[in-house]
Amino acid sequence: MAVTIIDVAKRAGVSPSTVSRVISGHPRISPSTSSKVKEIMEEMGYHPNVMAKSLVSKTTNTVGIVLPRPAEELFQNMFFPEVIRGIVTQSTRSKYDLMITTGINEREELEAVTRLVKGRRVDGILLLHSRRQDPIIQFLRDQNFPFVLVGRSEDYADILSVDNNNRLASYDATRHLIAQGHKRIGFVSGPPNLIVSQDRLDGYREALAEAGLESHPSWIVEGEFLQESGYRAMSFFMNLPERPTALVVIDDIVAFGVLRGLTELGYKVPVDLSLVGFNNIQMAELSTPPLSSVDISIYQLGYTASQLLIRRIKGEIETQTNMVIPHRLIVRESSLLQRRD
Amino acid sequence: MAVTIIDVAKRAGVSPSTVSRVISGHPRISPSTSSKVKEIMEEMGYHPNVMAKSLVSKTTNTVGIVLPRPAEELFQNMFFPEVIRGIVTQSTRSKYDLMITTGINEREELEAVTRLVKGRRVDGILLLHSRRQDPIIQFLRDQNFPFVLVGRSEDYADILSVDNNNRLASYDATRHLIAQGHKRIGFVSGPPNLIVSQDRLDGYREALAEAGLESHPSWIVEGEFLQESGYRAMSFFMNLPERPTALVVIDDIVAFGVLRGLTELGYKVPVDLSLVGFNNIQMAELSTPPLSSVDISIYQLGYTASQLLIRRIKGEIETQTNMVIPHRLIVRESSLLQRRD
DNA sequence: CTGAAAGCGCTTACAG
DNA sequence: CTGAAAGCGCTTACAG
Repeated sequence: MAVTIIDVAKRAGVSPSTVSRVISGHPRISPSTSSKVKEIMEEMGYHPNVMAKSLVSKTTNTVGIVLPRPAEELFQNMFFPEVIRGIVTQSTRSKYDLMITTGINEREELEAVTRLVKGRRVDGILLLHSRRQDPIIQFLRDQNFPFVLVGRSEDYADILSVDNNNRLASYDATRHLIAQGHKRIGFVSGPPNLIVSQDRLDGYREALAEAGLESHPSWIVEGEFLQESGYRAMSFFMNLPERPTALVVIDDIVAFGVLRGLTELGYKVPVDLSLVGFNNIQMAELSTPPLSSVDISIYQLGYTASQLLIRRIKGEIETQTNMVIPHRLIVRESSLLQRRD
Repeated sequence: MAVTIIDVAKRAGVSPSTVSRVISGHPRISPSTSSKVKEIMEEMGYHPNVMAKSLVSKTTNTVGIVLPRPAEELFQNMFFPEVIRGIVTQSTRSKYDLMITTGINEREELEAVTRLVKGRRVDGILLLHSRRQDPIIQFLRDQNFPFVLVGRSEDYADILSVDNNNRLASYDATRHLIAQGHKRIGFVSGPPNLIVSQDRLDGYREALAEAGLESHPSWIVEGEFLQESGYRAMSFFMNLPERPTALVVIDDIVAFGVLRGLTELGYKVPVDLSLVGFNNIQMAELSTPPLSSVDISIYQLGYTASQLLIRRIKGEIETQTNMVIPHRLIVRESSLLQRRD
């Protein structure tokens, strides 16, 4: 029913091969046949069957993106919409389609990736998270399948990745608090199996060590990238006999949880507790007080990752490449208070 | 190189047809061959080539979603992440993949859809926006291609759609402000070519009319779904000689723009101006003051739309269906102030 | 510059 | 219950 290359060929009085060559812009086709065929394609409303084309060309012009497991949870954070926005924009510009999958647990997630890869459904994969010992990374690497990791891998040095220098970003945030005169600085972290949690924790520790400040074990709390985690961390901290006067918080959304808790209990930010978050989401400047945050250019992260992947797919990249997207600390009221104690 | 159905057939000592039937769970296959073939598939790491399968079955097990044109802008709003979250969840559960496209302008958008549809790349399409006279809707309808609209169409009554009762939602919000004693109530709208803008404006007008209140033309301002729009609306209103004491605002993000502007100018909410938004995004309860908002269950909108589409694809739905997702007004401080003037 | 032919990896009537 | 054969809509060496 749909018009095929054969229908066009018949009407144009040429062979299907010729039509195919016109479509793909083959050089050795006479201008006259080319334009005639094009005209007829237009006239008949011809559109290539993508599946047939993919089947023989073994190429799909599609990039797959794997949503981190609890897609439900993770979308509450602005990180994912933002990276995806960057990815969509760049891949659209490159004329690539985007395929999204996810699994409800680690096994299903790997299954989904396997399906995409082995089923030849996509030309490359974008991984939006870097876990330690990630079986997906291992699989993709074993298959020698094009992929780019947003984040970095501890386990393999030879993969393509786009990341911030999270260690430095966290170091900068901590240094800022130290410069404000804080001596007792806590850290609210994310899931410990994520590289980003690790890196930011390291940067925090480094800054403290360098300044000769103590890092109390109880001043470090792990959680999820959710408001509730911040809320819980806050109650924990505020019940400590010797509590921190400032916190570096792994994510703005978590910082908002802290902020909300503090407000409910009648504490004031930055007086009772100073805060610095990460991501610099839109809301950071709207909250009361406005939240200091490290802008990590999430959109750029996604845009660059997509770009890198597509270049890799096209064979324009051979060597291992780790791109680093610069960050920028945005200081706002939540951490603006010179301490003199 | 990849293992095919033929490789499996050889090793199992059966024909490719048999392997194919085992895969698709054909009833008339003996349990013994079935299990033998399955074993060998497992052993050889067989994975069906999706393209080949699609080519012959004319089915892709994929749903396409079209991102509204300025993907860049629209993602700043939590609406899209949220619908997509609902869609991803439901389509994953139904074992459908998700394909995302977009165009940078209306023409390209239609082209992208055409490519998906005519290229047989997806089995159905999810439209996340309802514009008036939308050429995409027209195209899809002409093609008799399965699609579901999140929103509603003015132009066609016979399409599948999932929407809130936006007119009623807005009516409720306005009624609430009236009940608080407001007599001068303004409305900050979205782009006028969106049905949702229209519907909410209608609901607002209806509530005012019913209460015998005047609706000053200058109290209605149109804009985008962006903070800046709210900011601009705010400066406009506050310079009015006889300005409104309360606003119904089309979207929380816009309401935050209003709020920010007011705070900068030293005005207080709800005393100087009361506010009610739509969407009830996470941040609504975190702002100062917390924002009253109509919760429209965005996630549910996406989940239901995906469900409806997949049922339509499978032929389980014949008749025209318009599902309505209930809304709920969440009253918070930004509109809690009984006026007595 | 163009055509005939083989083939991509699968499914599905048609026979038996 | 299973196989042989045709075909889905395209591309691409191989000839000419």
